[in-house]
Amino acid sequence: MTIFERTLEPSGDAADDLAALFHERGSTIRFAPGTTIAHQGETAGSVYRIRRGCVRSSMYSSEGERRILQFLQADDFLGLSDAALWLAAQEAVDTVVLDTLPRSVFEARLQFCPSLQRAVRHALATQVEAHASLFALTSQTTAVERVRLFLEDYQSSRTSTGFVSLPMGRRDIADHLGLSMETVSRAFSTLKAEGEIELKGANFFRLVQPRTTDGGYANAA
Amino acid sequence: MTIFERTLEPSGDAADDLAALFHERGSTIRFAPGTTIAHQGETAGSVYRIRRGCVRSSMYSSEGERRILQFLQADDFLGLSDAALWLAAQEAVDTVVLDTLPRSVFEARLQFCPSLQRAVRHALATQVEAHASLFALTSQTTAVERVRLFLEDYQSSRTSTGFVSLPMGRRDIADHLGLSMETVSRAFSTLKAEGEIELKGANFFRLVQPRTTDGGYANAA
DNA sequence: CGGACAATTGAGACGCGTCAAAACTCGTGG
DNA sequence: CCACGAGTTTTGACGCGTCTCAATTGTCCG
Repeated sequence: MTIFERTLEPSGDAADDLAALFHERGSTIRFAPGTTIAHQGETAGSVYRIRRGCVRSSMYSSEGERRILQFLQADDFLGLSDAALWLAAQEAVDTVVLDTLPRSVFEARLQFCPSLQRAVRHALATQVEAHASLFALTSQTTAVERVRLFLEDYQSSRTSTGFVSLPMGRRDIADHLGLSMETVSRAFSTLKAEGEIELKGANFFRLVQPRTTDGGYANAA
Repeated sequence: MTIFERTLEPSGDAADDLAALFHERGSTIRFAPGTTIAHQGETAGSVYRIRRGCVRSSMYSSEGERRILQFLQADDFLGLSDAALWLAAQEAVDTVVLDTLPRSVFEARLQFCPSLQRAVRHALATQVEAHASLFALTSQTTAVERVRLFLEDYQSSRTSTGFVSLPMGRRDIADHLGLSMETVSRAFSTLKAEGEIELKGANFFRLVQPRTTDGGYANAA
């Protein structure tokens, strides 16, 4: 079962306009694995576009517990909300290369460019959908099922044949799915033992079933 | 502990413009308790603004399991995403009165009204924040803690002194928090026994602690 | 080859889900 | 006014899945 059917069309040209703005006015920064791109609660002074690598959006509680809201990849954006502060910390999972733009430049351009506004609306709606997908995933399913759905969803969002790279560690996956690291590890072992996935080391996987065709959170009437 | 600090300022005038559009061009509809305003997966042909009552956004899995993403109240909007289909079903918890607007009218006006665009962006960002809040809530906390945080969050979002009305049932709360109905009921009993809440019937509550002042998911640096 | 860190595996305890029954609420009708 | 019945809420008992703590194995890099 997949998480649920997508409701959003890919918005071609509008996203291109957004990308073009970064290309035209942005500068490039590089972050080492494990470093923080933006701190939770900090003033959001920049907007980012991912060129390379994997970024995790983490929310930390006052007790230090962490919840990972999403894993972002190339062509995803950071900071398109109109919130003054970062809702979540943005952290580099592996080596990350970003285009960055001062917030002021971004907001100024946004005022007079309807296609940019469409792109921002679409990007925010996409984020809402991603969160909904995570809710579906972390609802009433068992641990093994959660991991399996996560891997399916992850694979489908990365254009890749054969083995798929998992740049994040087990702990990251655990904090994403609301499980303990050990339970995630056990789930990987179970899926491997049952022949549902193949592993190459701990960070490359492949689903043996090309696609399970039933439809999770169905949108069909 | 509260869920986390808000990052969004209330956006006064922009939201007013949105409300004004509904007032000017919209019509009013009424829904009886338990009825469905919009079906999941259906084409989203209208935009709504809540005038009165409580609406739940429910996602149904293909197995019929339900997850409630949020409870919406007066002055909240439905359908501002650019998605072609409803991501979740919108259902009336109690008697609900809505302003409604054809999607086409809304989109046309949006093209040429920057303040509307700001309002839409803000509303979507608010939704992202609400989802993040729910993630924080459903992470690693125990069942009693989840319910307590839910009640705190719920009370703080409703302007009300004394007892607060809970229009939704235990099952609704359970499907919102990812718990069983029985566990939610037990949590209510525990909180009552420990003197943390007072109950008037099953649908009115009051937190006895005026405010626990530590800050959950803190945004402070 | 050796050391640090990540991942795996094991054993035990606790919390939540499930099934089941009792208590409560509220509207209806005698 | 009181009795009745349907639906909701509460409480109980039990089994199972996941968390916790702990030890072992595996992996990458110096």
